[in-house]
Amino acid sequence: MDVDTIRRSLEAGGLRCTPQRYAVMAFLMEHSGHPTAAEIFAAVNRVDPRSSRGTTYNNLRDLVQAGLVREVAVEGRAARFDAKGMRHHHFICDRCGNVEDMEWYDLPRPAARSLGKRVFRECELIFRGLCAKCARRQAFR
Amino acid sequence: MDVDTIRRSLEAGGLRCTPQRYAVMAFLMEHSGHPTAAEIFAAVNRVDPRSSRGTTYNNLRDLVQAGLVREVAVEGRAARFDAKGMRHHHFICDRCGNVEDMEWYDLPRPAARSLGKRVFRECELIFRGLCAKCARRQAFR
DNA sequence: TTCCACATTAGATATTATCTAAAATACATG
DNA sequence: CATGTATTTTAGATAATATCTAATGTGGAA
Repeated sequence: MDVDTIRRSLEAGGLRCTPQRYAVMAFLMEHSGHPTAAEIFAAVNRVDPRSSRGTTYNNLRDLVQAGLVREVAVEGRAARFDAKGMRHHHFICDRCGNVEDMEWYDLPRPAARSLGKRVFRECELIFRGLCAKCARRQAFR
Repeated sequence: MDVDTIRRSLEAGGLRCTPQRYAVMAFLMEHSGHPTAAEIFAAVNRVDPRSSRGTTYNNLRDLVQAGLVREVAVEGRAARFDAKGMRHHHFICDRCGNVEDMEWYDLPRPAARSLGKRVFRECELIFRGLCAKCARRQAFR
């Protein structure tokens, strides 16, 4: 992934380009999995051990606030993160909690009637079931 | 809410009807908000202080596994719980994390092509934005 | 009434995330 | 290039949320 692409993404979000923040963003753009904060911290520090846990959390928070990264909460597990590239939905495995991408479907803006005084921003579709790996294991029991 | 309705719900899920479990289920059926485990524990013990935190978590886990209760993970906050009554979707406030019900829309089963070897169970729609209270506060800044 | 699989308890522990205050640094500006 | 400053990073402490443990109690079938 091009250095300038990443640097420009950060600037577009109004964020300074520090080595630690760059590393988090680069890792997310280069890995389409959905790593947890702990996984990102480990991966980034494996390459260049100059970041701390706190900074990784800070940067993830900043990237989410800037709209560059999506946070996916998973029941009973650590949150997962995802650079916003192509639009997509998520499949969450009931068994292992892994998050996988699903193709994008356009979703209807909710009717004003059902929205009331709320301010709508977006909606997202979450598919649930067993991921391929867990489905295979399940078959042998 | 009728005692027998709740008792039968538990039995339908293959769960014994203990006072603590009954209290959790009754509270969820009688309150359409989306309380956290801590809130449920506090509310249940206010009425009859015979439950422990661990038991509340155990019972919530059991109720979710039995399909009687839904767990809603919220980014950076405690999970919220919801008795499965009428089908509905959820609106999650970006600012305060509150979960509110939204009317039900039927959703398409994903195409076999995009599902691959995964086993589909359900899909859910999550609306995001500002709840009425937070939208009002936002207007004054 | 008895029995036992299942449930509960208090407290310890694990996991995930945030806070703090001092030190370092990105980068706009001169 | 040098400077100033608001932002960022750091390590460690702390907070918030959830699970585990092992001893004790109990719902409900027979």
